[in-house]
Amino acid sequence: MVSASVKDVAALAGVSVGTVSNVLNRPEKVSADVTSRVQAAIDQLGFVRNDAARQLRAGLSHSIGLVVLDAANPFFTELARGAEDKATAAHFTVLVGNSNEDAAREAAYLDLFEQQRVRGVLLSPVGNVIPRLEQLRGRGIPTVLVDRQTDNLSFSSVAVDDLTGGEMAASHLLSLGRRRIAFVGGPSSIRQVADRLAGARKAVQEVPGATVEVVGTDSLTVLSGRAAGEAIRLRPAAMRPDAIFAANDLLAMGVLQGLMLMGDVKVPEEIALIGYDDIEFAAAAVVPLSSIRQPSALIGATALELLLREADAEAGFMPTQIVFPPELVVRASTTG
Amino acid sequence: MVSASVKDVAALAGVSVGTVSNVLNRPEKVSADVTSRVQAAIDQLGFVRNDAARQLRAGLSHSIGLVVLDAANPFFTELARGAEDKATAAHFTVLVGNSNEDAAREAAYLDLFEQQRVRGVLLSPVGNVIPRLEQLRGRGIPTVLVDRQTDNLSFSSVAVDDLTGGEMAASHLLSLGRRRIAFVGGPSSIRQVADRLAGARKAVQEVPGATVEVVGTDSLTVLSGRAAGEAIRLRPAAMRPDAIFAANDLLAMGVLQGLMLMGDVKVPEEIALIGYDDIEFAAAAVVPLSSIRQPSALIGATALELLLREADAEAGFMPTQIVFPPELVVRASTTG
DNA sequence: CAGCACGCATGAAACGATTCATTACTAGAT
DNA sequence: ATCTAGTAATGAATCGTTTCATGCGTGCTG
Repeated sequence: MVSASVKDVAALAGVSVGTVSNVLNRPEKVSADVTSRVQAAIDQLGFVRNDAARQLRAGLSHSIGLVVLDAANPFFTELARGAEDKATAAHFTVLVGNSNEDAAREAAYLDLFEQQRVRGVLLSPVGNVIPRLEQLRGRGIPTVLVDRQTDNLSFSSVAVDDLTGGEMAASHLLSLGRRRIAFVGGPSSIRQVADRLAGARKAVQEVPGATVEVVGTDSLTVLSGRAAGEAIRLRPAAMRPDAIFAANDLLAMGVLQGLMLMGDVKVPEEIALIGYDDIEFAAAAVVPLSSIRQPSALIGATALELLLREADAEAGFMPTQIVFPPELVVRASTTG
Repeated sequence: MVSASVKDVAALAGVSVGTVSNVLNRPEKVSADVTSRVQAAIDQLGFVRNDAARQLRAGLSHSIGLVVLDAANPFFTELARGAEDKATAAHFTVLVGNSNEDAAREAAYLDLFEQQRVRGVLLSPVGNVIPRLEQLRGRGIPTVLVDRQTDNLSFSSVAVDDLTGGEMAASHLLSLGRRRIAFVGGPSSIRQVADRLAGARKAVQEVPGATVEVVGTDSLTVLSGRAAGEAIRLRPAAMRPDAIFAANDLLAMGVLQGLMLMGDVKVPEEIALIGYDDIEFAAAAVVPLSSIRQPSALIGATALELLLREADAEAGFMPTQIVFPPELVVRASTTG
């Protein structure tokens, strides 16, 4: 026998199993001497509650699942921290899954979470999962989308207005007199990428002579950014953009490395660069990075709150969309 | 009824529950037409296995717990990724807990993991948890220590030789002619911090006239680093060290920001700076950061492998200590 | 003193999947 | 016709906890 059960504790303390359970869950219902006898037995046997059994009985768990696009991205670690803090306060546990921008891994995590009977799911989606989420909801597992504005208003979501954010970034570049803007980012199936680009396009359309070129990437990582940056550096100078808007800060930092590798291209003199997220490292970059700040921890915390409220609601919960405003942070990479 | 059970499936398919279970777990034992009837019932009811029930019956889970010092530190995200990849391949799930360098949170996660009956624990310890780990082991839950060399040889561990790493960092600074070295790091209760400092001291002792000053920090974060950097910047120039060894890269990046805030202090001319971990952002810092590289993902993967082997061993498993060598990476922050 | 309420403790039932000893049936051998 | 071997399906027992209807005893009220 690896570990002791309530039955063992009950036997040793000379009481019934129901009483042991009462000591554990409703101490006020149990007399003092029985409580102490049971406690002694628990200590002596090293009894530890079996969560699986509790959960089976209870029917639902005290976990909520969180699927992020990239666990290495400080934006998401911050978001997760915000969610975890709120969860801990409510006696919940957060299970974090990393989809790595891969729809198959995302699906696998949703399956896992469903088998675990999580109380709800926080999701930063890749691709179109709405049908699956509707299915989950039908089975009693609500979802709150994070960092994404839904067009489907039947789901709650907490996001930053990426359209406006993209617009702010591009407007900033345009206000500096830059006209040939390159948008570095991808894959475009990721909503945040598409929205930020759309915002940029909107800003550019209002300025005659301004253009946007899209430089696609496979993922939103430093490595992808570096590749894109190098590609741009290797162009004849006349073919280079005079400003780059990267879909997030990881990409931007990679772009920075790619551009400056040989000291060829000067940022911001030749090319102004702005990122997105304002991660902690952005301020510490070779050339401190201008960026669009998102309240990451707050997004996580708010989403978790919404989720718990939705999970507790008996029925007919009103889905809520919360959108935080983005904020422009100007640093040396756009104003040398 | 929120979700269907095997019983419902069995009833609909007109077979016994045992048969449904067989379809799920030993398809080869079941005739083709029964299998298809059961499958149809599963699909129709949207049946999803209840993990809690399986686990209760099985006695042990398919999860392993991982507790890291700081989930926002890229070193640990990398380590976690390494562990997760290996775990996924072995059909295990990794539950990640963030102790935040806080012994109480660490203890809480260990309690949680024990209640979940995890198969084993990967731990980057804060403070002295050995007694607790021995208790866990007594209850069938093995632990592998990561990023830490144990003095207690009864536990397996995977680590980088921090003593040597510290020595390498300091030797590098000394070889550049620097003599007044400041070690920025803390709390010293964290083994990695203590070891890296001890290594630095060792190197310094061999060079006449060289000294080490310790500048303590509360945590190993960018913020703490910035505070330490500012404190040093605000000293009269003569009182400043001519080199700084930061206990990790986050601190080093903070120190860099703190020193350069007013453009006062030049790195590396006035103060050479080296960090530890070689996180992805180190190369992209204002002044690209020299550092001591650790194979983070490999550490995580190796630790997980060791853990699974230990968990499967019936008894009398030989604890193994694996130590990877650190590697010096020289960049502009020490050789302008 | 009957009747009642109250405080504590009891123990069987339930949660859902898995296992395994048992049964049912078929086909082939004698 | 009888026996054996083998395949397929069965269903009760099990894991550990919680819940809840029930029982027991004590003391209070009318």
